[in-house]
Amino acid sequence: MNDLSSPLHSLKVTCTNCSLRELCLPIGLNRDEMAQLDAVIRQSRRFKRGEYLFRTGDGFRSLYAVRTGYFKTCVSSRDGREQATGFYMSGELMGLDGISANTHGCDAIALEDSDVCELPFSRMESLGRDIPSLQHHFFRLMSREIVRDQSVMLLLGNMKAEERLAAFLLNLSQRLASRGFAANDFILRMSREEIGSFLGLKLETVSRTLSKFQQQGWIRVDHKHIQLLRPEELKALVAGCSQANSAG
Amino acid sequence: MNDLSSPLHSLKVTCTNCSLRELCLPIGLNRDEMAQLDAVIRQSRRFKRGEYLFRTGDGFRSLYAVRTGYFKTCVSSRDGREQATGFYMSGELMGLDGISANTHGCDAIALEDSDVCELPFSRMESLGRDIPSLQHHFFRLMSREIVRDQSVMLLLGNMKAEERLAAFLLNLSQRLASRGFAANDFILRMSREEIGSFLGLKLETVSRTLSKFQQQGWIRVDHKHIQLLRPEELKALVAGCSQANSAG
DNA sequence: CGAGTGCTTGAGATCCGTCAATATCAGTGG
DNA sequence: CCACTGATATTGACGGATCTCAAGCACTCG
Repeated sequence: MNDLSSPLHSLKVTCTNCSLRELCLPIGLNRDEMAQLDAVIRQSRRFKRGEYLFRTGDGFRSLYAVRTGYFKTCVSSRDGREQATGFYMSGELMGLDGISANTHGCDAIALEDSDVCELPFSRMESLGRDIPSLQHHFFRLMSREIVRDQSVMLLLGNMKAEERLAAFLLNLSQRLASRGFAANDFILRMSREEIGSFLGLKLETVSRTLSKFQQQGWIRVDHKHIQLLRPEELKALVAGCSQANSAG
Repeated sequence: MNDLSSPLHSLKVTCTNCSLRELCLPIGLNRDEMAQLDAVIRQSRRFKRGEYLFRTGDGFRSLYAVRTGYFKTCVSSRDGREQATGFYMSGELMGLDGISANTHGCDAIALEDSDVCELPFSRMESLGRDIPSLQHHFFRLMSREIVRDQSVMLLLGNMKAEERLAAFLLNLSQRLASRGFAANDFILRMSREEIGSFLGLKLETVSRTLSKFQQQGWIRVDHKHIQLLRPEELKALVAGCSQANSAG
């Protein structure tokens, strides 16, 4: 632990000192266990906006936790149709779909300049055997992804355009709030087209629906800058629908 | 192992002698490991058609593997809308969504008289620590569920009614075939309404689309009895769309 | 045999997608 | 700094896929 000799000491980001400790993998680990985790995790890799973290078909080696920035994941059909399957912000884990076939099942793309921690999966697996609470947390994270996916299915299968968009905005709001950002005033990191791809709508419908919300005085839209003026109205729209999470 | 003394001996179904060995949890375990697994798994519980295996909000204790019969899982919103999230047949695992919050996140309902093996999760978790290949297989199963969910999102977000139904029929066909049943001649276990709930369509649309397929000579529909006459035409419909699995 | 449930089919309504025109923004290079 | 270009967003008009409502049919089960 006392690697003060290294000049890089103060630059090295570890789970132990990461501000995402409470949102990310190390929940519930003690000092010693966290040190073991630190030893396994590869330090941040930077990605520029638009760069691929991994692509469908790439060999699966690692999971990736967002440290800063934003990513999207999407699956696409051969004829070019794309379905965004999630948006990921700090502390959220990507790549869980790759375990099953040892191959990534979707693309992961940086929505802005971002960096991630790489978690080599086989080492995480064996570490899980030594640290039961880590293993359990891992299962919980995978299960949470499944729960999230179920609520996206409810959204795509049952909800109308307005309900989908309201659910989407509220979900972003809640996740930003839990990271200490303003809940009702934020910048969208994705285009209208990407929102539409996630919500099963065309970009024109997304745009129109945002305008409609604005006309009703529920939100303020200034390009990617969104303010929720009457979040309770949005909540009323999705009331009854178990809210759909974008990620985490 | 030699409990021949027990009169129940010949009735007791274990993983070791289960015909689903190759589809279910024990893939890749040796004799000894399988015996340990057998010791943890609770024997079949029977469910009548329409009975709940678990409900949203029930405390999470166990996962359940279908032994015989069929189940569906569904999430529902407070205002009554229901989204079927999957159909499960023999060897497939239900309840993975419950791990994250220690509470089941959906309902699981028998589509006909069925029985399941109960896998107490905390014992599975510790067994996984002793048997790395079991732990790994568990991760793979959870990941497979995530991959499946992603393809359902693609289906719900991007595909038209005909494509959805074609993908659904082909998926059923393939899963039945891998269980040794006829691929092109089978009985639907679910109602039109349940199919619609899964595919994000109304039952009338499901019915109309089946009729259309029949008129084109691609399938034969006799109530719940379905024959695929020209599966290649159905495949052409979903060509380009990575096929969406119902479960497994 | 009768009631009830599930299924099929039709007609009209609605929501959203498509196409198109215009506006605005971000990045580049003069 | 400004003009230019391509990407992104807004808005309108129209059309089409699916939903809604409704009627009738066909099984199932007591």
